[in-house]
Amino acid sequence: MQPSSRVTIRDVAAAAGVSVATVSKVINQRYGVSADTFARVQAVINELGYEASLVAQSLRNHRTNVIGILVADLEPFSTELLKGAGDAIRGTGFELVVYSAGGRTSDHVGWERRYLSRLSGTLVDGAVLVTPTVVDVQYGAPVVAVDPHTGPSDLPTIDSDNLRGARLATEHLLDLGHRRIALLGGRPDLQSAQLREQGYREALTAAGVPVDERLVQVGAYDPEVSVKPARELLSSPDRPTAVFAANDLSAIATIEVARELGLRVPQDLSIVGFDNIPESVLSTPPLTTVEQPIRTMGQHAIEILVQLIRGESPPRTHITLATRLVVRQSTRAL
Amino acid sequence: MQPSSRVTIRDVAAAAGVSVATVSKVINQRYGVSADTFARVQAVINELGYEASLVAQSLRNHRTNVIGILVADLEPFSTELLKGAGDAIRGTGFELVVYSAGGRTSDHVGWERRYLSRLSGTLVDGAVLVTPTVVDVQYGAPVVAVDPHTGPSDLPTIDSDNLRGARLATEHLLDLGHRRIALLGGRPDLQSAQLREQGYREALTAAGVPVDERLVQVGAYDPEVSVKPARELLSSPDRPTAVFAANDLSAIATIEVARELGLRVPQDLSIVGFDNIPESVLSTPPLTTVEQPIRTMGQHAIEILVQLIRGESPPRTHITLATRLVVRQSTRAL
DNA sequence: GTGAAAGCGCTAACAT
DNA sequence: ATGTTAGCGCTTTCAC
Repeated sequence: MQPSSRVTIRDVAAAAGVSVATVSKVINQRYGVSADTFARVQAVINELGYEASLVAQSLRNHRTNVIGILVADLEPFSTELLKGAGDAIRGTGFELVVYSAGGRTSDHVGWERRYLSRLSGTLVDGAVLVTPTVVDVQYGAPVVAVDPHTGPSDLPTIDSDNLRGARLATEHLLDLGHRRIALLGGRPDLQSAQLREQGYREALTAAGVPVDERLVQVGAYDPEVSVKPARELLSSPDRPTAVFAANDLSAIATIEVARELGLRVPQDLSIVGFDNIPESVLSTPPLTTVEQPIRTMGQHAIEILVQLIRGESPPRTHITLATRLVVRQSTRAL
Repeated sequence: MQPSSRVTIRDVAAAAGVSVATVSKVINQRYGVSADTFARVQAVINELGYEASLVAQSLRNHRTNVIGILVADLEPFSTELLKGAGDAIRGTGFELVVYSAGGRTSDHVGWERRYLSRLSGTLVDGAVLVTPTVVDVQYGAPVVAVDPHTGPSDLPTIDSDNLRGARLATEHLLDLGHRRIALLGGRPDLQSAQLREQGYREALTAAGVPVDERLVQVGAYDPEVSVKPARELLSSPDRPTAVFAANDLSAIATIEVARELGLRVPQDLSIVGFDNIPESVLSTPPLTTVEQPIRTMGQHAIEILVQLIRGESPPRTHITLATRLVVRQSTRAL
């Protein structure tokens, strides 16, 4: 930062022999500049490689044309969502910035709040919160939540039909003759995890299978967290014959644990995941899972957010996308 | 943005009955504030949920404690690198922001330049450029490149031993008895791609195997781009018995193309990738590949950048990390 | 110990 | 058509 500090609008103005206001007009294509001056200023801009400071512009304008996405961590789910968001942003005139909390779950809530507050109204025109832990966001800028926290919230929200998805997964295992079906649950603070558990319970109950609470464990959507409960589940004397894992990452972790314990999937153990992340096709065996249209969720989130920012009222502010079962090779009849 | 705009420092000052200067001192823990006032202001800050605007602070301070990472797209390589960067940033006092060009390769160069210029000196204290297309960056803020563009550049750089890695991969195939070995090359503008091609050629030549130029194709590190050349390669009458793909993503794409054409991997075709991204373990069959310590690369990039920002001189500004062959099941003796 | 005022880079009224 | 001026939210001398 010592040498040749940024080129500012003043440098350009001085070099072109005009006032800063004129340079500003040129940059923003405003009327009131002669073709002559315009060309001269433009030339200087190119020569000096000047670019307006995003920060200064933001401060002045209160409009940045930047949308922020806050994710807890960069894993397959959020990355996939990011791709969808990237797709949707193209052509809108907005740009995308990602803030990652980097998986430090400790000061999660604080991080989200803080960032939202520091950014909104200045650096970003609006934000998408992915698996947020906050529900009561009340800032100037519009916010859309994806796969939100439990509890009442009037944030615009995108999620998928978790309840039905979980039922489909459990019913699939029941149809295959399984009765001892374990649940490796998700992050308990998220609505999606609760609904997936609820769907699991409902499907079992509907089939007249009592829920064995020892078979209900928490994997927190995290492969590392999942290893321990998976190992306990699978090394128990009356181990389950099937596992419904609340997301693909923990399902894949469970496959690995099974292999390590000498259990073959699907011969000795059936496993169903949730999400249908790209990795699920590539696992060995390829994973039976519940598809969530993750990219589409990211797209919708951006679309709604953009409408909100533009002051339009989106037709719907709570979108629940359909889930469906994708049968691959990690499940088999008992 | 209509209701209850941001809480500003002025609101806090008014509510606490002090001047903005005093509030600023409280926020920044400066001396010259009585314990009394400090407590009162702090209370108001909490009550109002005030957070200083990052933008305004940046504009004023020229120090943001934010590091930017610019990636061309969010795919496994960059995502993995991001994780390493996230690891390294913890405890440094810096925060991480990711800017993604979103895969639009058209205005790549422009995008990088523009962003770098708009951000540096204001929004970020420094930046990491991942697979950048620019070489001659000359802004105020320090910049570190990962897997850089070809051509001379005095940017601090992190890469891995691409030449040796490619030789290892090719020699592995030669050792297995393969002679018709194709190369599915990377992004020709990147040094890494050129070195991987060079390693491939050198290994063949050293083994006395002439290079068949029809077997040298471009996959651009991109699975979608790779499909066409892979299909051509594999459906040719004198098709290769092995393919060295310049990254795992195109190697996996090649596996899929092979399957589609009825070729079994590794029985009918051996495939080696490069990178060792997490997905490579999960592919069917698991991929033989050259490991690049991607996360470590991200870590080093951040470490060097942080030193640069702090005005220290890093002991080394060009780090090349070792690569090694990881043999899995996508290769077999001819 | 506290506040007034200047200024970071930029834009938008409002002169001229 | 161009320049002057005020001010976005904040920090930092420098008076008081």
